[in-house]
Amino acid sequence: MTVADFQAPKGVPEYFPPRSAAFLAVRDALAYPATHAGYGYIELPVFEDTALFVRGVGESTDVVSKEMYTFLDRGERSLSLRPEGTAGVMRSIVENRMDQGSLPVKLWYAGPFFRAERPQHGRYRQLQQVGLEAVGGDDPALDAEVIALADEGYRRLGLSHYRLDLTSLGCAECRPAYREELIAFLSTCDLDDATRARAQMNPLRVLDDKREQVQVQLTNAPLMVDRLCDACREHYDAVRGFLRDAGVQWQEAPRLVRGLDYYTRTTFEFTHEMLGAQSGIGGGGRYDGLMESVGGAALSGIGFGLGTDRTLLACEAEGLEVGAGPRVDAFVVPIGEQARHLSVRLIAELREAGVRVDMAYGGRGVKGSMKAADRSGAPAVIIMGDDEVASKSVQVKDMHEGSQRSVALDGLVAELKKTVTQEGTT
RNA sequence: GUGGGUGUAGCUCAGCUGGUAGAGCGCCGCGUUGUGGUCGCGGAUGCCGCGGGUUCAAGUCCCGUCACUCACCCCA
Repeated sequence: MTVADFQAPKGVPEYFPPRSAAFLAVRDALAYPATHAGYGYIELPVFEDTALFVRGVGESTDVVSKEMYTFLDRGERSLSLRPEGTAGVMRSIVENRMDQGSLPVKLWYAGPFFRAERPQHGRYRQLQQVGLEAVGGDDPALDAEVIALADEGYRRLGLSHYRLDLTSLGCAECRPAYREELIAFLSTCDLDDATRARAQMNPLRVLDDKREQVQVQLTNAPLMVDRLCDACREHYDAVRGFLRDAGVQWQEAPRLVRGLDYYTRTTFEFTHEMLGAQSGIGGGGRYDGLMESVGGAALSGIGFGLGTDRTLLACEAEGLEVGAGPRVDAFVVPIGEQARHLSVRLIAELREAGVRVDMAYGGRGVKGSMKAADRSGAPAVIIMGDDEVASKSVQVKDMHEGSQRSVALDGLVAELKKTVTQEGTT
């Protein structure tokens, strides 16, 4: 193996053909439901004022306290690569007065996020997410919509080995008292130092500790869902009712916790059973105090972030051929200089007409060109030599059948275009 | 960040207790004229991850390092 001078930064995945086609297909499938439910696209900065994440996501979260890529720019401003999407969306809504229009504000986004974690299969320092936010509404039907849209994205890809965990984390009314109760309970448990410290900082987090020796002690731990205030209880019941209406299956997960501080009430997570420890393929929830905490109006919101990388891994684990298929509809094989000039003209016309087409470059000879044509996956190959140039026609070869026929140059574009649109509708 | 595993051709991997590298797939060429896939024949390709150590001799043993990977943690 030749030793390269450079490597991609640690923990950063790269997608190139043919797998990149699957990556794009996953991203598009996850975004599709949002684009068909009234969500508008928002393109956000990849880095923001560090304080936005500290305040929005929460100072005590691991994501902010030890996983952010933070740096000073030339004006000595502290900036951070975004570790998640919601805080940036809130900032943009406030800054651009989107909350002054009709509510809820519905936005979706896609792109890279950054967390300085130890890389693992499915855990990357640059991770790709598709997310959406619905801000300015606390209708429980909106909670159900958001969850249903995530579920629909996974189903569009054909995934089946995943599940949805759902719970309610309460609100500013009922959570503080529960939190105290939980802290008191945890102080009676036999925990190691690190866990003890976590119990003080973020007691909820201890609930989903994976270690058995911890879990056995938590059997009788108090649960938030049993301590919800009336308003939260009603909201949660309503959400579940609408989820049933939407036909979404879920599992009650009273110990579900999320790593970001802003979540309130409805909280959910999608996990895939074939991904090992990095099983979370998406998650989200309601965040009722977030916008206010970044300086906006007291509008509540709900949203999700779906992991594009992990969803791709999940598709692969299930053996789904996502985004497969030929990259072009036709491939042109010119023989001779005259034909090469005509071919360049022809592919321009074909592409203009919406036909995906490539041609043989480099003058490798007919055999080599046909081989390239085969590898392109194109179902149709257009062969053009001196004879065809003279008769203003081409040979069109059906690569599946192996059959070949002569087609007049005049009607070629129209004919291929027809084939392509037919395939597109089936 | 903590602990374990792995690192040999483009890919997947073999290489027993140390004796200066192999397979399959892929790639390139040939099988006569302007035709791919299948088949047959032929061919190229390795700082054996990197650095050090032990040894007459290291892909093989030891140390370090980097990368990947599994679990914890965290989360998408």
